[in-house]
Amino acid sequence: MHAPLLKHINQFLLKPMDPAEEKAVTDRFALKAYRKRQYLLQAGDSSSKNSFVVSGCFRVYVVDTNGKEHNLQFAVENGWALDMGSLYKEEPSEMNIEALEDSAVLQIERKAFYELYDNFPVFDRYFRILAENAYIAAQKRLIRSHSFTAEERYADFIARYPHLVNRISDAKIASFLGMTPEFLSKLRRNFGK
Amino acid sequence: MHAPLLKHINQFLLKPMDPAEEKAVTDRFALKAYRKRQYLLQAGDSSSKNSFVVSGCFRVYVVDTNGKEHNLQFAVENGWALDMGSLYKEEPSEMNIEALEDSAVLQIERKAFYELYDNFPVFDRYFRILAENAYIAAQKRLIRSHSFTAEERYADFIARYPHLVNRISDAKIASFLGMTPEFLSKLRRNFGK
DNA sequence: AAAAACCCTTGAACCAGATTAAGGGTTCTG
DNA sequence: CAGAACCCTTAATCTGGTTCAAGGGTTTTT
Repeated sequence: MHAPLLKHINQFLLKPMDPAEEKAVTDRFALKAYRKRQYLLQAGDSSSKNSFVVSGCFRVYVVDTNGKEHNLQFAVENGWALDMGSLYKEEPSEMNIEALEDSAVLQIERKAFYELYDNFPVFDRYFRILAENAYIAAQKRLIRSHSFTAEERYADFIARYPHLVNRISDAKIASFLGMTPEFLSKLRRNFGK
Repeated sequence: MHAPLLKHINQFLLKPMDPAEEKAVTDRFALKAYRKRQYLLQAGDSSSKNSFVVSGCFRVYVVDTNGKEHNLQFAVENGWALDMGSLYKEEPSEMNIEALEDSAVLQIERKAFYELYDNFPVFDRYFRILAENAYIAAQKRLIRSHSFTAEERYADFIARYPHLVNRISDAKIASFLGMTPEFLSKLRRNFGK
């Protein structure tokens, strides 16, 4: 049941986890199901969970002061769905996390999560590498948002995430890319499919 | 000489470093000076250094396919100046890092940097927390760039980095915020100073 | 002390992308 | 199987921000 998570962690480590470390994981992560449209986290609540997606798909989004939604991230199989700021800082979340499909996650509570860090240095290593990769990706996304046109960002999205293009609605992709759905529709008309 | 770095690391740890860990740092980080306008890293070179800024100021920027510069980050006292992607992935850097003032940094080579990780778990912890904070900040910046107007982004910058406003030229701040210097000038005319 | 290099400003013309509004198709759900 | 809830498209209008071009001030270098 925990195989995908163990595998994912080991892929980022030079030396795979030993049995005690793997047990620490399997003891603390529990499988939980979410139905399509169900919320894993709602803005205002304090996020005390970290969730590894086993199957399905979530979107992470914020609502701005004009009531507009902005999709920050899509989390699919073998990705993490969380509001990192809220999980670590123990503040009410500004983000919403909604299941876009029926989904299954392996979930851990903040307290148990801190136990992992305090007893097994290997998790500092794994989550360091993950956070570094996430930061590098976020930097690149910011560069694209400052230097690419809407059309270039859409073409880049298709090239980068071909498996998401037919899985997530265009309106949600438009929001992720920082443009209106109407404008994305116009782009699609001009640039074949 | 290494005091600011040791202090910075300890501030992010629950338990301060022990003498062996502190020695591991002081043995591996060397002080290096940069003159104003000197480059710490140029795009195309492979970045093999990580630099902790002791005094002075750097900008991290990329040049897009139209030849336009985009400032990604300013690194001042007690901050890090590096291209994380290039340092870890050992690929030629896409980023430039230029001293905006005469500056001093504590610098470590990639090889010695990996020795820290391999011998002292505390550095996985410290850089995990750093990377997580950087990622959280990058996410928030992306949200602002999608939901704020240019004027709101400038007001937010002043509130967030008052110490940088009179230290860095407006043209460089405009690039950091994703707008032209002409437009920032227009904003400043309307919104007092 | 002149030359060179920045740096900020102003204004006119322009444009990428937003807004508003409307219509039609498809897929959920009770 | 009917209504509700999405989802995508099209077109007209509008606007925040860019581009281009020019001028003047201040700092740095020689």
